[in-house]
Amino acid sequence: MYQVKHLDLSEKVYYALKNMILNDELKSGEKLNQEKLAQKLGVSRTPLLSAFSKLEKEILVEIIPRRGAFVKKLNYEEFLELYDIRARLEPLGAYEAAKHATAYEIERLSKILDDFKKNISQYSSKNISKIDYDFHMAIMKMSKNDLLFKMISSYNIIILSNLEGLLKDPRQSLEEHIKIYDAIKEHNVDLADKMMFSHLIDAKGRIKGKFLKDTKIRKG
Amino acid sequence: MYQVKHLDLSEKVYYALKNMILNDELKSGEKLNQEKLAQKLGVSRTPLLSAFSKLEKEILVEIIPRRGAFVKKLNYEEFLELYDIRARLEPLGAYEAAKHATAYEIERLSKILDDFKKNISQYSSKNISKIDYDFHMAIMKMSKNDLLFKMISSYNIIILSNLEGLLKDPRQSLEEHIKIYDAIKEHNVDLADKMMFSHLIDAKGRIKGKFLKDTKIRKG
DNA sequence: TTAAATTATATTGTATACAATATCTGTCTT
DNA sequence: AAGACAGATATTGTATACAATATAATTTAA
Repeated sequence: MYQVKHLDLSEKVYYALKNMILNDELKSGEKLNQEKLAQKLGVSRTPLLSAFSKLEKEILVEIIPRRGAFVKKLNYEEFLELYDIRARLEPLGAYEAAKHATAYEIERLSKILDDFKKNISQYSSKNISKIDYDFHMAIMKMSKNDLLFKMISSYNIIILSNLEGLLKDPRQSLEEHIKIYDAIKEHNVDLADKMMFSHLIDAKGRIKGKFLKDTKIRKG
Repeated sequence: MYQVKHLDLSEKVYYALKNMILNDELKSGEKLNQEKLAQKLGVSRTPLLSAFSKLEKEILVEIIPRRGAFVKKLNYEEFLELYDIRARLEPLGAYEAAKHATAYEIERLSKILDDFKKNISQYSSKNISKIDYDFHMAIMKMSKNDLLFKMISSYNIIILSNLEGLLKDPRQSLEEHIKIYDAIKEHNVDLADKMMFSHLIDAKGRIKGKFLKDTKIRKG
């Protein structure tokens, strides 16, 4: 049987807050009042503090001593920074995945790809986002570089990237995913590296384009 | 005047523990007894908990619910993983630094380089480590990618890399640093990227070599 | 004597209490 | 009427108290 890791309250609170922030239930800049939040979550203030500390490390929360904790979300400039980081780290993951992937892992990855194909017709942005996340995370896991996996998870790199809605035509995204998959399947490390890089750099370009358009509209 | 950020106790405790871990005053695997540590640091257990949570995010501490917090240090495999990550992230920093560096920043970087030169004759491993750290961190700061800077700081990537003593001949290290510096000075982004990469990949190779030698000795 | 079971002790996780500081509200001064 | 000040209130940060669980010590059974 599978042993479920026992979570203490502060861990549960941490996940609850994280979800509330990522789902925009807690807005950017919003103050996290300890008493009210504790009441809402049905806990004391103590486990909140540990959760705040964790979230601060993830840059989802900013703590100003004696003033309080505030929700912190990325602005466009930081988004671009995140993509630059992503475009460096994930190709490493793809490279290592291509190197170490087992037949079973490749099979599992192809299942995620099939899922993508199925959902593409329905054009469900939510589903596609989730499947995109699964695909990328599966590869990071396959890299066997646990530090890399932890880093990408901890900084919510992929979640945050997908947060602003689906930016790419799912059809194009799928095509690129297939290329990455094929490279991993063939254990072609450099190709996997390269394909992942262009997949992400292209995504960054789109964000940049979107940003420029938005500011133009705002100005004009 | 320079406004010093007000630190609360949990922040101070965090830095104290971090130093103790990095200076090997707290050994790998060692249990962090809350009562004893609190007594030693002259605080209550409360600020310790937040510090533990932060350190857990930095992978310097492992928390097992109901069992306690333990010092966690990287093993050789994880060291290599760290270097792979470093060899991806720092070239991005060098690239961006070459792009955005101001005359003042370049001047400051050259001062660090001079420091290196001065200390090289004395062959003081401790000093060289510190200056190496300063050099790399200055470049990461110059990249203007705050997320990158935070990530590298938070995961103690450069500190941990230098922890096992000086691996490279300082003369070679200096030469490589000069090449990186020159590329940044000339705003040659691709060269800066490339030079940083080879600087780090070479370092990784040395660690690998050292590891293989060590295991051979252990076995034979 | 060794292993299992039981009791005792220590340690953790959480809630609460209290002190220090920040924020808010209303009054006073110019 | 706008800004400065003083007192009141709210909120934070830290210490302590208490309950739940894990670890250690002791006893009991094979």
